[in-house]
Amino acid sequence: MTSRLPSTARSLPIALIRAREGVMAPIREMLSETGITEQQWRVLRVLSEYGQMDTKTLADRACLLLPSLTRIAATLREKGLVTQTRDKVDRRRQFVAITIAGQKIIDERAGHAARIVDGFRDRMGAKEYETLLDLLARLDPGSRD
Amino acid sequence: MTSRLPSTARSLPIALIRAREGVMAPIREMLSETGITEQQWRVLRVLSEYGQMDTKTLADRACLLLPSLTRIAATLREKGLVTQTRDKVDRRRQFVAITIAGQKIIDERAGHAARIVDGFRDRMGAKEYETLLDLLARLDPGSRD
DNA sequence: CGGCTTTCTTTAACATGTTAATTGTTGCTA
DNA sequence: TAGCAACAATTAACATGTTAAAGAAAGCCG
Repeated sequence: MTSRLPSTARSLPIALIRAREGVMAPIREMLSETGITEQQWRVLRVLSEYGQMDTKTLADRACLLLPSLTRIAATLREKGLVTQTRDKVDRRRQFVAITIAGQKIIDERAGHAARIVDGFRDRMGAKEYETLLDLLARLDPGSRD
Repeated sequence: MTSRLPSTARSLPIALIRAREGVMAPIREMLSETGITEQQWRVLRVLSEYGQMDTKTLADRACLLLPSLTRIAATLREKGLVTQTRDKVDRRRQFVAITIAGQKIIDERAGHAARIVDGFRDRMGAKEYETLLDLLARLDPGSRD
């Protein structure tokens, strides 16, 4: 019945890419002043919010694959923004924590970032913004739909 | 008033990433049998839908940056799935067109891809699915909101 | 015509995405 | 306890994302 592919102009995957680009453009612009990338920002934000955690949990919360996180964590460590320590009980595991310098980057930019996000929500309307977040969550198998 | 950053668990950029991952996972699995990537599939789909076009238009419709498209088009040409021709009037421009072999890949998989997309729409509900597409479009500056 | 600007495309350099294979550890169990 | 499955993390290889710079061609304009 509905077995034809939708026009690419009405394709869900493409709509998700375009929406993400629209949202990230001003955030990336904000981050360009800091010398860190969007993904590095996400890692720092998660560490700032939840505190120290193991690599796997960090990857899940920052929405990164482990190979990417391996490289990103190494970069952040070289920049002095995070520390990495082995778990003494289970030496396979590793803990990552944000440093003072890393926290400083978050603190200095959180207000600006929040204003950007608020701008989207205000333009869209708070109610519809919440609707959007709920609908997006239903596409994420991780939120057990 | 609302000037704090939302928890990463309720962050719009992260919600968009997770949603995209949820949608793309089964599509990528489908594509793994074909030996082409998600982006290459998008390029072929656009060419199949609209016919031959110049590089810039193709990049816009397939949601790719020009440097990425340069590499992807070269790969697809080597695979014999597209052709590239110079515009004889304006020799800066280039036209890309899908080949028979490229069209064959689309034709063989369009049904499967459509069923995957339909699955999402049916689970979510047709009405809410349309709502989602509309809300996503409002985040895209290209759709002049 | 000659120089300047603009436009289309590519190249370069680095960061990340993606899958598969590898390494180092832990834990189970015969 | 030796052997093996399971697990955390990394490495490898290739594709793409992202920004800046470079090439090549067209258009403008004195």
